[in-house]
Amino acid sequence: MSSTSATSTSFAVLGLLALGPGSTYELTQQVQRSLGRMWPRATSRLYEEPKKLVALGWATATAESVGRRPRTVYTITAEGRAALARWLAEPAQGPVLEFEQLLKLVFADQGSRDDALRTVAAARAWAEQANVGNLVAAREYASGKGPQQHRAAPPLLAGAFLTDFYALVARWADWAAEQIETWPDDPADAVADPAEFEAIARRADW
Amino acid sequence: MSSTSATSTSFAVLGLLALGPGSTYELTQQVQRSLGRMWPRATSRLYEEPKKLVALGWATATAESVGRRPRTVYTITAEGRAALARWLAEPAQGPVLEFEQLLKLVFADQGSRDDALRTVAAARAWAEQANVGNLVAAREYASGKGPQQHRAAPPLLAGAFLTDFYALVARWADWAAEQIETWPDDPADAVADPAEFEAIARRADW
DNA sequence: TCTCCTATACTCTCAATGAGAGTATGAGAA
DNA sequence: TTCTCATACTCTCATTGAGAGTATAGGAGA
Repeated sequence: MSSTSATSTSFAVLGLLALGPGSTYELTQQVQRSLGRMWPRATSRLYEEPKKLVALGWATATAESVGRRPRTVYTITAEGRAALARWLAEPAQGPVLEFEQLLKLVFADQGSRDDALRTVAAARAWAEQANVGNLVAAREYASGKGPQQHRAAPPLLAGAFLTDFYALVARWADWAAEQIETWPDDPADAVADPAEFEAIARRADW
Repeated sequence: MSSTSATSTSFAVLGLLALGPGSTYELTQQVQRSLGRMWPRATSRLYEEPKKLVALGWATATAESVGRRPRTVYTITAEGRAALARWLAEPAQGPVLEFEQLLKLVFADQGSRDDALRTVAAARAWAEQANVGNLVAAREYASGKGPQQHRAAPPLLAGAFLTDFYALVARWADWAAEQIETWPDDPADAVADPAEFEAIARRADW
């Protein structure tokens, strides 16, 4: 019962409750499927959050039951909506990227060329998988099945970013594979192509 | 003295040591400036890692001193290089993105249109800042001042990705601002433009 | 009808981590 | 001479992630 103040995760859960009441299990599913793409959190953490919201008076808990199995449904309160609105008005953090495959590529000169090729291939596969998940989310959105309002504008802003992000990873992986193919057997001897360096520098000029 | 097994952070530090010996302070600076863009870690964590590397026999610690102030310089061992090579051969995790500003935009219908505009403006500003840092890193790289080998090919793979990522955030923020400008005063009434939805769907078709 | 298997619906614990306060000296600028 | 910033760490605490563990519901197939 960590009764400390509300975190961004608390507000993420509160935001989901703003779209309609639900059990923690349903909330965890939403986070896994859609919200987790921009705010990934452990399931165990998500189970704690609604309790905090109730303690803050931002949600109410209703005990239901499916047969003999209990189930707690949470509903946002008026104060909860007000708190959510206040949070939306506060400045937010920019993107934080954690990319282990890219980390390995930085040190690729300490390994084999095949290692590097396998790593970019895995990144390409990741992007394809993420894109498939994205299409599923898009269909849910378009059909109104998802948690969002039917064809509401705000989720589309996130969808656009994620779509382009996955495409970026895929295109970058293809380009990186091409580059690595030109390397000598020992990546430690690989020298950067000045033309590529210039091309990248131009893409940073905006 | 957490003597548990080596994490990706351990290997990140080991990778930096592979480029040359250094004190933990220097390592933390490298992580803050360059590696942190794809593998952000707390400074306190970074101070623990070299000790773990020594315990594993992957690095040696040499006590030096600058005047009366002690300073520990770490050097990678042959076993360290072998361990690093083994790690590079293992599969790595795909990108993990944490983007609070995007999270707020998903729930933008619970706030004001100005909130949303301020949030995308902050994202745009973040991208500009990141791009400036990127140019600094690029100059270091080109001049051979950085930790990397002069004009080695591997770091360029990471540079290319990050450059395009920052540009993506900026371009997306500009587009998002345009979209939000067309919303009514209450974002809850904003309906997605079908043409935009189609455009995004096409960008997901690859 | 009975048996799986999967979905629902949680609780609990432990190790890892982040954040930041705290301490101290060196080096160079004002 | 003093100040400020860089160097070089240690320590602690609350948060978090990861995953094991428990139990019922519901539908598919034998």
